[in-house]
Amino acid sequence: MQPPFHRLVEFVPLSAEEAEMARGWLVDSRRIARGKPIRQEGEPVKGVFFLLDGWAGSSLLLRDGRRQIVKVHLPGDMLGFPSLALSHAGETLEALTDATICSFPNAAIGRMFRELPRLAMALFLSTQKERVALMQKLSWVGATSAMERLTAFLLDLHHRLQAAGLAQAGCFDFPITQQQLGELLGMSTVHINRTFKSLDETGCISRGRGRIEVLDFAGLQRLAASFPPDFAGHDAWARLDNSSRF
Amino acid sequence: MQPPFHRLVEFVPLSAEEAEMARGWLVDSRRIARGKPIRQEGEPVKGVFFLLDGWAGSSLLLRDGRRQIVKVHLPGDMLGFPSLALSHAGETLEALTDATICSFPNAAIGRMFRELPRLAMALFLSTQKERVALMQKLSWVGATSAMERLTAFLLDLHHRLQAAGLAQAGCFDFPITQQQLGELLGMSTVHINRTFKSLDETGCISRGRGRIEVLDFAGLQRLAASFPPDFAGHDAWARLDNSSRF
DNA sequence: CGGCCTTGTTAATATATGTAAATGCCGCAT
DNA sequence: ATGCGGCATTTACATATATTAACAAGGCCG
Repeated sequence: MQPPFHRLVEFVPLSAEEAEMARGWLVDSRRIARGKPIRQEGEPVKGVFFLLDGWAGSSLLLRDGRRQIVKVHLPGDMLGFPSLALSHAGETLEALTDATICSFPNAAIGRMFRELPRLAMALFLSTQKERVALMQKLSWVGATSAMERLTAFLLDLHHRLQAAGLAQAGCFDFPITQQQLGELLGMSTVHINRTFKSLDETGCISRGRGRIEVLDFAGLQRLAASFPPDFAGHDAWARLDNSSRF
Repeated sequence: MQPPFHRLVEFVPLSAEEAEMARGWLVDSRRIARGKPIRQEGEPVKGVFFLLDGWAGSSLLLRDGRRQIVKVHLPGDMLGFPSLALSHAGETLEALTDATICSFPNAAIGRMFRELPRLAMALFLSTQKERVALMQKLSWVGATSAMERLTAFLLDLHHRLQAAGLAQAGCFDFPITQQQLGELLGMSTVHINRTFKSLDETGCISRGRGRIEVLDFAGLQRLAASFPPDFAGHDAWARLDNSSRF
């Protein structure tokens, strides 16, 4: 099976040596059961993770016991990078479905920066893109209605699943509970339910046990009024590599 | 005057060569008047910026014309990194006060990755730390009350101003309007005003034209129930550099 | 088969926050 | 001094969303 490297090669194609090294990282994969933690907030940071299969979530604990899911990770995503700058993890990584991950120790990252600058830079750009995604999400959550948030999330999800080859004809698995969806979008489960139901009634989507089908794409996009434009930067590498003038 | 490099040397001390190069970047600084854009959303990405003096903001436009301020930048911050992965800027950079910045073209970043891996890594870690900050902010906005958001913002701001040497004895400049504060915290100006007033009445802080003084630190922290722990990782560099085992 | 647990659904009520509009304050330019 | 514009402050009112509770549907396990 082809490892899901689409997030890595998005910015720069891997050389033979780089591909070799990347494949080497995948040797010891680990299986995590749905709902189990991969790394808890506050634990020492020993490295990062690569999600080979399944869905995972990054979440933060609030003092009152609730938590906020900050990001849903799909196969091919790198997990835990933000905490690399901290002594103890600032986020909890958790398997949202049964998942398989492999680990990537601190030292390997240092080595990559020293020996494979092209790869380091691809990774760097990939994490910057994550930062953009985070900024966009912050802008929904802060300033839009429940319906917009939900539809924007579904559109984004579909987009990313498609990039990972996990959605066909607007149809994809949707294995998370409404409770988790509430923690992700910052609203109560009851209101998630109301909103989901009324979205269903618009006819734009249809839900079946653990799956979602998008029926009316344009309609969805109209509902997600604040869905951000996509300035995908597949040329980013070239811009940084060449000596373009400022 | 000493350039504000505290955000750069936080993770790794600069070698002579690196310090030399860093100083070279600062040659042509530009002055931006309060309220003026540094770079607008949608413009081509020619590089990043270094904020030498003043406050700046990163914001996203929503389709309905409102905007969400995603981050307030203080002297020493690097601006525009997230958009590096995009062809066109995904964020608007704007001077919140009169500010002075200098530019840092794409090519210089590429060169840095190839020639100064230590510096590249320090920068990388710094942007990961920003990502943590973004995640934390997302968790406030999504799941906490107006009072918590406001106090958490003030605490974080004070913390960062202190790191930049811009706050003494809990006293610091506060040059942004309540309108901007609302766009930052995702609430209406009226509610900002209400909340600010009632925070004032608790006696934890006192406001005077354009300045804020924190009177009761512990009280503030109690109000900001969700203020996250600080897992500052000044040892991050060492962890990545040495061959620590996973 | 029957119970238990998770998940989804719906209703009734409470409340935090938004919206609209008016007022006052202060600095600044004429 | 006068008026004007940006900003802070209030008031009154509207509403989206939270909270609590109860119940239904399905999966798992004895």
